[in-house]
Amino acid sequence: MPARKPVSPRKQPAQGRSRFTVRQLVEAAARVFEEHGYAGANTNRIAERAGVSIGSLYQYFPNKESILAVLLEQHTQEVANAVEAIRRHVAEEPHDLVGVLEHFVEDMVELHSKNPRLQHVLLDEAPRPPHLKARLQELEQAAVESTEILLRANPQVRVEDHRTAAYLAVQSIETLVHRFVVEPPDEVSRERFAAELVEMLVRYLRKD
Amino acid sequence: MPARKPVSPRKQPAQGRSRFTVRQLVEAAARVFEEHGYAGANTNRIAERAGVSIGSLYQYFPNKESILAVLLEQHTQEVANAVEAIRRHVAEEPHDLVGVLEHFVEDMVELHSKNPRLQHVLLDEAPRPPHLKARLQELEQAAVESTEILLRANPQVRVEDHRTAAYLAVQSIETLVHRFVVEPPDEVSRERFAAELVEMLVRYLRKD
Amino acid sequence: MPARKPVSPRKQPAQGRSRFTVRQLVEAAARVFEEHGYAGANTNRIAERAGVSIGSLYQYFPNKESILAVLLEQHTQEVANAVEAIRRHVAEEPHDLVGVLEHFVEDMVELHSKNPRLQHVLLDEAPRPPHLKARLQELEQAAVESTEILLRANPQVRVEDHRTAAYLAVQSIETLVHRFVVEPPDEVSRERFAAELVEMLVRYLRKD
Amino acid sequence: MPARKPVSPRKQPAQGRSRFTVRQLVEAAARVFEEHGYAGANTNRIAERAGVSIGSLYQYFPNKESILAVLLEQHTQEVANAVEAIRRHVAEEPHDLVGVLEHFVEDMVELHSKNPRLQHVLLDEAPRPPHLKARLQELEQAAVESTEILLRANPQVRVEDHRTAAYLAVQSIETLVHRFVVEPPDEVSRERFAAELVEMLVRYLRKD
DNA sequence: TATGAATGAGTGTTCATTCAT
DNA sequence: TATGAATGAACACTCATTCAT
Repeated sequence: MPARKPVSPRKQPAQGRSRFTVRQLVEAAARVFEEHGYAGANTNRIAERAGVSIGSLYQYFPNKESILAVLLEQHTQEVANAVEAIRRHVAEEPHDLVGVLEHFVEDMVELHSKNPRLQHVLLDEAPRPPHLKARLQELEQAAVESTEILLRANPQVRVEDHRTAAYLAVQSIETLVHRFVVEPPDEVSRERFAAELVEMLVRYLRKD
Repeated sequence: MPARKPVSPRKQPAQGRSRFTVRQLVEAAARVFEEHGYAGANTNRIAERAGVSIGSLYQYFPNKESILAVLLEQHTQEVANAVEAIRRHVAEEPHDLVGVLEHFVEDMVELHSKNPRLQHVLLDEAPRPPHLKARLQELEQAAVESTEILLRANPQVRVEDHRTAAYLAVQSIETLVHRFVVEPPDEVSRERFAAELVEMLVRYLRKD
Repeated sequence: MPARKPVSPRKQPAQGRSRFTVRQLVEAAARVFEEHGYAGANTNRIAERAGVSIGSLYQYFPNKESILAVLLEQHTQEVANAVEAIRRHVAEEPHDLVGVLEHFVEDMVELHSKNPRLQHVLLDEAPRPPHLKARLQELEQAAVESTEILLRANPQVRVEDHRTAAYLAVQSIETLVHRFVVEPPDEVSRERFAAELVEMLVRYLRKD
Repeated sequence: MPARKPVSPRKQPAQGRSRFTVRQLVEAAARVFEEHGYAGANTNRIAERAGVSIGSLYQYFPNKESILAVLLEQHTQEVANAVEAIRRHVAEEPHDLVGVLEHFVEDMVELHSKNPRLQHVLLDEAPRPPHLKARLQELEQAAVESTEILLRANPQVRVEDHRTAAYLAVQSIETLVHRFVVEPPDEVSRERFAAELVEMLVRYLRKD
């Protein structure tokens, strides 16, 4: 087995100037991946776009993947925040089935709307570093668990297999929102879409 | 704008021998894309895997993309078949809401189960040639239209905006099945998943 | 129409080191084209000959043609200088028919003597980039015009169609010198040749 | 030293069918070299254009160069005919200076007018096989010698160095005609050109 | 610490040529 | 004898990465 590629940044930029350079690089990488896709992006272009020499790029990132990893980490963090928000919402108002679903859908639409093309590159085109792949699965799992708790706490819920229902709900939200944002249909507005998705889930989960 | 890359195969193999070669190549390409992803796949590897010289590959395919295009075309054709089957089912039994949905989900699970990793590469990782992208969108549109007809024909349907509901149903089937197959959850069997997905859609669409 | 190939160098070498590299490459290219002809020359060979990696070659030249273009440009510049010298000579001493012709022939022999084989490759073997082809034709045209002025200004000139005579004179000088240099005859020295060519033109153009 | 490449056709096509195939191939080669230049021509294209399989091409020609050699040989033969015609003209009418020059110029214009682009490829772009290069030089030499005899036989000739004058005359005819045909000037007709060239040579060679 | 020149393994692609059918 | 499928050396060109300055 070959030596695993490092994916974490090379050194912690302590000083202000370096932090600025790193920010520039990450920002530039986002734009370049967005415009050219994973295959079309290359480190020289990223460095150039950042207004920084290629040498500097390699001061802070050990390789191409690690830059992508940073971007993916940012996305992962946002997902984590959304999942955590849901967890808290469930903990605080365990009976608010509709509210939680609305909240979740809203957060996900919000999240995915920012840079759809970049997210497509990050999540679909590029080979994801294993630890981030695992991390995302954990988050998904956490979302499923929160949803499960939500279902269990609600007497009007009709489904019996809470686990499977939670899985289906979470996946629906994630994949449908992702798809909606990447290939937006002609005649369906964002609000209509969100409302309809919630409606679908509620009718699926709840007794009438 | 640069000259578009050709994506159609180069010449029709006349003799039996060459038809075999082409089959070998396509087969090998599927395996290589599957194992290495889009970025990691290269023509030399494909030719080698096919047990054929690199020259032979280029006798039949003008470039790397065109091999992928053939694979994608095969997939597209299978999708087209499934969509056509649904169209016929709707035409013949317009009141069989549940049956149609079951049929559709079953077909899609069947379809996506064959080579999940390859399909991921084909549909997500690789840049899709525009004409196939368009083709797939047309098929999706056709599926939406069949579903719309189905909804319109059924008095027990509760949703009013048939178009949006049909869109949501089709997207749900497509993306959830795709996801289920690419990242199968630990505790949910294929049958459970299919049944639950149908259940979700039926409860969403139908009056109780 | 396919995207035109770029023929201008890729980037300006900033540091001394890279200016040296570029010089090495151009120098090596001249030698390789000279020795192997256009078809036999290849970029790897050029880079190797320059003692430079192939990557460095492509840092400064977008493709094979562009290296040749640089060499051709150098030649074109020298021709331009010669033509300009003639123009000035004519402007300053419009009556010096013999002097101008001698001057022109001398310059052309000088010019073509440097690297006959390379010039053959540059001017005859290789497909010339359109803008340089046009440039060379302009220069030829300019030479014809200067000669025309010269003829018009001289009462001893016997030819009546100045244009055609000028064309013939310029072409004679150019092609005969080129040929003389590429395939030097056994018994005719450079000086004899030059003198005899001038004699031919003078007798053609002037009354006795 | 590597084994010299054979340049003569592989086997004598004795039967009618083969002779036809060879003619087709040579004809096709002429067209392909003409259209694509030396670098752009390839054997597959030639075979295809001839309506013959690539295998058949190699039945009759050992390699790419040998096809070009046949074409060049045809051209050489035509030049040989012209030179021989001049030799005879000089032998029969040694005093007809102007007539011989007119005759020579006419023949050369005729000769070069047929396929200028092909001749450019044959004579300038492509690496000429040594024996044909030698052959052409011999022919040139023969033309120079005939001209020398012509000059020696004519009392009105003013030049003293017959050899050099003959060389210059022959080269003038050859190169100027070649150039005229490859890059025809806008305002000079073929007849004007021929007449003017003869005029130039006559005035150069003859006393007034 | 920043620069950017330099590297070279790797990849897509062509095309002269062979040889089994 | 004709075919055309197959071959693979050769070549143009890219891009992640290094390192002298």
